[in-house]
Parts: sequence; C-alpha cells; structure tokens
Amino acid sequence: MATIKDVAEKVGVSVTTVSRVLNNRGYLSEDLKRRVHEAMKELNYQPNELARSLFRKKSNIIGLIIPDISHPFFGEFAKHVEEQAYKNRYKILLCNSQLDNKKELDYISMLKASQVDGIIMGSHTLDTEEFTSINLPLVTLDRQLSDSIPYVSADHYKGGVLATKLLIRKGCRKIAHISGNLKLHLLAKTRYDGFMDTIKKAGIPHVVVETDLNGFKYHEYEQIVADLFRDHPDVDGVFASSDVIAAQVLKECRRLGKKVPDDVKVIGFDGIKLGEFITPELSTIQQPIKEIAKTSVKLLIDQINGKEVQRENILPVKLLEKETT
Amino acid sequence: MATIKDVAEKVGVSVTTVSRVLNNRGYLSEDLKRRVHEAMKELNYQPNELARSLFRKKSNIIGLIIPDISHPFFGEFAKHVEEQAYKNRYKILLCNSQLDNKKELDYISMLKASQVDGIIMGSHTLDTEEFTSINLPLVTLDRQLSDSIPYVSADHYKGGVLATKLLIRKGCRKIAHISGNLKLHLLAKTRYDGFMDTIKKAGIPHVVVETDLNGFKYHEYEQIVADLFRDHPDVDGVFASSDVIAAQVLKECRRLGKKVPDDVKVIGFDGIKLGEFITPELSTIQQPIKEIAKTSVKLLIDQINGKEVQRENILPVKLLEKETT
DNA sequence: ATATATATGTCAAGCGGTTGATATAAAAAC
DNA sequence: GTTTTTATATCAACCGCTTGACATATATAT
Repeated sequence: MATIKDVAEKVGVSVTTVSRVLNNRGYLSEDLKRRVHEAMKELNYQPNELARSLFRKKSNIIGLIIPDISHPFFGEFAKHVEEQAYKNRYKILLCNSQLDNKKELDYISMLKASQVDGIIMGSHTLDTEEFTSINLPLVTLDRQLSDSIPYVSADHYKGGVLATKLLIRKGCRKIAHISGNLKLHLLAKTRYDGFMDTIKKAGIPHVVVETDLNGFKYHEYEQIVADLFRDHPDVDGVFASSDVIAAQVLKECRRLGKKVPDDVKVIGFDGIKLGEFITPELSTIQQPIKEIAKTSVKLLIDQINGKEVQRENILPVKLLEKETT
Repeated sequence: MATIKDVAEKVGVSVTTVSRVLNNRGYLSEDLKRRVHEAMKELNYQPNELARSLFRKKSNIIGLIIPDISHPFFGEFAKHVEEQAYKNRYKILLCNSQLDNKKELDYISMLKASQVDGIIMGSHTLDTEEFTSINLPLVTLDRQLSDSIPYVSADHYKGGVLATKLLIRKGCRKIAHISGNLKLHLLAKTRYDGFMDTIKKAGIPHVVVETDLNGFKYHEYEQIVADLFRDHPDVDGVFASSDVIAAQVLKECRRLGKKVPDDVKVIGFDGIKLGEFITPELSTIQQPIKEIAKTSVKLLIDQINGKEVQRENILPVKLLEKETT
C-alpha cells in the first residue's frame, strides 16, 4: 500500500503539503492540487484510516450490539441502522451477543479498545452499573437504564392495549398472551402491562405464558405454544409478542384443526416484512423499525458531536389488521 | 482514556516495560507483572487497538459485504460469519450494499482504507477486473471470479435437479421455475441449469420467470407470481429460487383458491429457519448456511495467515420434503 | 518605504502503541 | 577471576497521518 510519503516523493513536496491537499487546509494552488491528486491516482493511494483515526481520536465507527442478527426484527433494524450510518459516513461494527452475558461484556470492551465513537445497545443482559462505566456515547434500544442514557423504543404499552382491545372487540372469550421474557427489564415488557390493564378492565379470562431467556431459539416456541393449547384448549384469542411466535401459533392451530380466525384469533407484534408472506396474513402491531433505527443513529451521532439529546424517545406503533383476527 | 504512558508513570517504569508486560515479551519478574496489571485495573486501562493495528499492520477486522442483512438467508449467513470470526478474535465490519454498484465500490474502498485484513463478498454487482485490483485476501460467496479468488457456494445445480425431480416424481404436468436474476453471474444461476437439464430430459412442459435486479424488494415478488399464474393457469408445480418467493407462491395459491399440494406443488430454496413457520410447511432445498459461513471465514483467515487455500468450495445441499409437495 | 494580507511550503512534535538494539547487574559456568 | 548466561529495564525509531509554528516570497495597502 502506498503511503502519503510515496505520494510526497512522487510529487516532490513534503508529506505535510500532501496532507494539506488531502484535508484542504491552508492555501493550495490549483496546480499543486492537481499534481498531488494525479500522483494519488497513479499510486492508487488511499489514506490509512487507522492512522487518521489515531490522530483525530475519532474512528467514525459505531458499535452495534444486538442479540441475533438473523432474527427478522433485528435484521431489519440493523439494515436501517447501517443505512443511516452510511449516510453519515460512519461504519458499523457488528456484534451479535446471542444474549450471552459474557459475550456482551467482551464485545463492549472490544468496542472500547477499538475506539468506536459510540455504541447502539440492543442486547441487554447487563446491569445498570456495568453500563455507566462504559463512558462512551450510548443509545439503548428498548431499555431504560440510567438518567443519562437516551433510549429509543416503540410504544409497547400502547401496542399491548391495541392488540388486546382488538381481540376483545372481535369477541374473544379467553385470551392468551405469549410474552417475551419479563426478567430482561426491557420496555417490551410494557406490552404485557398493556395487555393486563386492558384485559382486567374488561374482565375477560386470560392466561399469560413467558418465553425463556435463551434468546430466540425458535424450537422453544413450538413447545410453549403446544403447551398453551394443551393446558388451555378453550383459548380463542392469542396476542403473541412477536410475529415469529404468532406464526408458530398459526402452525399449531392448523395442527390442532382450529380455524383462524374463526376458532382462534391471532395477533402478533413487530410488523416484520416477512410477516406479509404468512398465510393467512397476520394481524400485527407494527413497530416503526426504520424510524427507531433512524432515531437511534441520530441520537448517537448527536451525542458524539457533543449535543444534548432527549432521553426518552418513544415512537408510535400501528395496528395492522389483516386476516388472522 | 488512560494510555500506556499513564500506566508506566503510575508503576514508575518506562512505557516499553509496560508494553512488554502487555505482550509478554522478554523476561519479566512476576512482581513486575503484578504491579503493572494492578495499575491497569486501577486506571481502567485498555490498549488502543488503533495504535496497535497501525504498528502491526493488522487490524483483526474482516469486511462483510452482503446485499441485504434483513434478508433471512443473509441474516443467517452473517450470524454464522460473526460467530466464527468472534471465535478467531476477528471483528466484523458490516456492509449492506443493497446491490447498489456504487455503494459496493464505495464500501470496498472504505474497507481498504480501514485496513481490514480481508473481505467476504456476498454481493456481486462488480466486474472481475474491479476485483483483481482489491489486492486483499478475499472470499466470494456464490460467485466464481478469477482463478486466484476462492469461492464458497452450495451445490446449486444439484439443488435444482433435486427440486425438479421431486416435482416430476410427484406427478406435476407443467412446472414453473421462478429464478433469481440470471444476469448477476452467480453460481445460484446453476439452479436454473439443473432445472432445465432435468425438465428437458423428462420432456415436461415448463416455464421460467426471472426476478429483477433490484435486490430483494419483496413487493416485486407479488407481481411476478401473480403474472405467472395469470399467464399459465395450468401450472401445477413451482420451483422457487428462494423460500421467501415460495411463500409468496403459497399466498397467491390461497388467493386463487388453489390447494397446496393437491392442485399445485411448491418447493423453495435456501432452507431458512423461518421457513419452518410457514403453513403448510414448505418443502425446500436446504443450503448448509452455517457450513458456508464457516468455510468462508476459514478460507479468509487462512489467506490472511499466508496459507494456500482451495479455490473451489462447493457444499452439499439437502432436500427437505415437507407438506407443500 | 513600510506594514499587511495573501500564497506556498517545511519542520518537528505528537496520536498510542511496539520492538530491535543496548545497558546493567546478578547468577552460573569455566 | 573471567566469561557466559539469565534477568530486568530503557532508548529511540517507527507505524501513517495531522497540525501548530515558522519561513519565505509576492501582491496590496498605507
């Protein structure tokens, strides 16, 4: 790889001068600029970002920590994060934690050592204290940590309410909620709150089951859903806390010969693109994934640039009523 | 952030000594090591990877360029790439090209400037010449470029043959193949070859449609599938080149009142995890995604370490017969 | 004729590390 | 008692790039 020194020698000037051309600083004659750029082209020169970052104390890299990139929600989230980052000339260091506490910690320290300019945290197995020591611009997804760390989240509570109300309105007599794990202290937990508040007020029989902590192991869903219908065969409405789980519910219904939406009504959560391919088309609560990603990146970059940012960022959800309710 | 100098001062030795402890070089007394490590702990010191990489001319970063991280195939691929990279202490710089030629080129130059140690290319809008100038360890996914660049791919031809044979065996009289775009020169194209060779030999009426170049725009699938059944209402077997497209076929069949598998038999390709959630369960040709990822990372790291690697790496596919055939 | 602004360019230090060469002292070998 | 080995630690150069300070020359203003 050619270095700035090679370019300087080729043109017959000092490296300082080349650097000045590179960064457009000071007075440079057009002729000089031309000569330098020509030499760069010829040598196929590219400035070494490592060296630049080292000097500038700015890497233009954002760390993205999520539980599972192959999960559609996080896949879409990551895609939009990348898009926004790219627009702002930031690169993404991808960290897949698999909800493994050790890996998450390890990644945080790797990211710090790599001098990333900030971190978007979408995986949350850590305690608050471990976070406050990160000492780097931070944005969390779906989790409220300390006073100083901004977070972005969909309005899960509202989503829980909307979903539950829909099932009630459609005449369900016994409604099940398959919740994500409640021990993770995620804001997604408020879907559960929305469900409970609504269903209690309506006085309708209900049952809640919770998924494990093991992080998106799909085969687990099968068991949970099967158990649910075994233990509660009279359930005629299901509010699943993700579209993937909802799809599993549809599958189980088919296996049991229950017709959707006639015998059982089902509503999911997330509004992932792939949901459109499910038959019958899945009713769901749509999170504004792109907006969430956009906001996360913006909050992070604003922090990096020393701006004050808003702590709470709750974005609206939307009820998408399709064929399963 | 504390630097090596801070540590040195605190312990009362030179930075060289601290560096030696850090890298375990030369003779160090146990006592010294202890004192240095203590000071690091206290100062919350972490070596600056930028500086280390600069000196070592090795960043321990791998660039991963794919068309769309939110597409299930690439999501799963990326997940496994990350897993393997992590095991080998490499970090992943995520590049989502959206099959945009300009973005792809831009990312390649960003990656070079960032001094990545190698690139895994899963997005292919570039010509061969543009690649040979990359001058960095490289592995391509599904594309055969030059003699010197190793590639990893599933045995798409075999997959095409298996899928077609299954549809024939099940008694289909007119079979459609919805192919990925054939202009991209991907090895995935050989699914088409496998289909054509097999169906011609069997002498069965068939029709082939091709998706656009626009890169995983799902809404496009809807039109293509609708057109297919409009123009060829007598099609009773469909070999789709991805599970996502196959799902769209199922959806359209339902809309048209065609029963699957009675009226129309459908088989997909990829074997994505989410395929299991489709009802009826989708028959498909499963790519060994994890193995593909593992091989890609291994080939890349071997190259980085100066080893000779095998150019052609074709991994076996597997027919998964479920409910749609 | 002198001060001031404009233009062109270089020196050298520094970003945070690593390492070959080198110095010094004590222990072991001859 | 001298040489060799082992142990401990430092100096200074370097990785590739940036920038404040400084030097010099020309054009413009006073």
